[in-house]
Amino acid sequence: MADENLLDSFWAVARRLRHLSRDALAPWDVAPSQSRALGMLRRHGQLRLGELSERLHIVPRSATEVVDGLQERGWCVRQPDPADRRATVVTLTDAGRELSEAIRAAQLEQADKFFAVLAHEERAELAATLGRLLRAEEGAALTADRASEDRAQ
Amino acid sequence: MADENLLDSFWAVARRLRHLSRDALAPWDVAPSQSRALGMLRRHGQLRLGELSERLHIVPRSATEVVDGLQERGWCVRQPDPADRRATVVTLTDAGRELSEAIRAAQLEQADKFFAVLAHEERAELAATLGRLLRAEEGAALTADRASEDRAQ
DNA sequence: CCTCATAGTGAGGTTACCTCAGCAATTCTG
DNA sequence: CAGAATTGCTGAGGTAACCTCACTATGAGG
Repeated sequence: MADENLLDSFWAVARRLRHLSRDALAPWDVAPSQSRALGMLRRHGQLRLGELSERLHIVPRSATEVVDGLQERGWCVRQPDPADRRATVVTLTDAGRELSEAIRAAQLEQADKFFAVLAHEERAELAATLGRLLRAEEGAALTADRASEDRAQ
Repeated sequence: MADENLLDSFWAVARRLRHLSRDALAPWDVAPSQSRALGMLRRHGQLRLGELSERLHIVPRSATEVVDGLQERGWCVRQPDPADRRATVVTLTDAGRELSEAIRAAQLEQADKFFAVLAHEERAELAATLGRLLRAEEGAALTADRASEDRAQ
C-alpha cells in the first residue's frame, strides 16, 4: 500500500530516462527500434534474424522490418546461413559497428549525467536493488527468455 | 562508465513492471492509454480536456481520442465548461470511478508483489533514491510541467 | 520420398501517438 | 466596442513499431 509512490516514482524516472535516451539518439537520425537492434548486434556480432527477434522480444516479422531499415542505411548486411539455407545471418557493417558504439557511448554518458546526483555507493546500492528485483522475478517468470544474458555487458 | 549495468538493469525492471501492469489491466479490457487517462481523472475528479492532455503529456487532439474511447464505454462524460464555453470538462461517471479505483488497486497489488522481495527499508531507500533523481532533474529540466504534482498520491 | 516443422517475408491490421487546418468562443487592442 | 489575435477542441490524415495470417523455401524424421 505504501508502495504507490515507489511505483509512480519508478515510472517517472523511466520517463526521464526514455527522454534522455531519445535525445542522445537525436544526432544520428536513428529510430529507437533500430537503435535497440544495433545494440543487440553490437554485443553479439552476428545473429540470425530469428535470434535477433527473440532477443528483442518482437516477432520475427517485425525483426524483418527493422533489419530492412538498417540494411537500407548500410548499417548491416544479410547473408544466407551456410549451415541452414532457410536462415539469414545479420551482420553489422563497419559503419554499423561504428554507429552502434557511438550511440552506446552517448547513451552511457547521458545516463551517467542523470545518475551523477547520487553518491557512488548510492548508485551501487540502486544497481544491487534492481538486480535483486530482476533475479527474484527471473525465478518467478516461467518465460526462460534470454533477458539475463542480454542484460550483461 | 560503470553505470551501464545501472542503465540496463533499470530498463529491464521497467519492462517487467510494464508487463505486470498490462497483466493487471487484462481483466477489464481497457487499453493502456485509457487506463492512464482514468487514473488521471481519478485523482483530479474533473479536468478540462486540455488539462488532461497536458498532464498525460500528449497533445489535445490525442486526448480527444482517448476521451472518445472512455465516453463510448460509459466511463466519463463531456460537459461544456460554464466558465468558458470553448472548453469541455471531462468527468468520470460512477462506473468510471469504480473502474479506475479497481484498476489502481490491482496495479498496486501487482507492484506490491513485485517489490515484496525487498526488505521494508530497502524499499524506502529505493523510493528515496528515485525521488532524489527526480528532484534533481526537475531543477535541470526547464519544462515546468506538472509532473511532480501528478506523481504524488 | 513424403510428411511435418522451421526460417523468413508479403499483405494487411492495430495502437497510440503526431501535425495541420478549421470552427467557435474568448480576450486583447487601438 | 469592433476587429484582430488567441485559445480550446476536433476532423482529416499520417507515422512508428508493433502484431497476425498465409505463403514459400528449406531442412529433418520415419
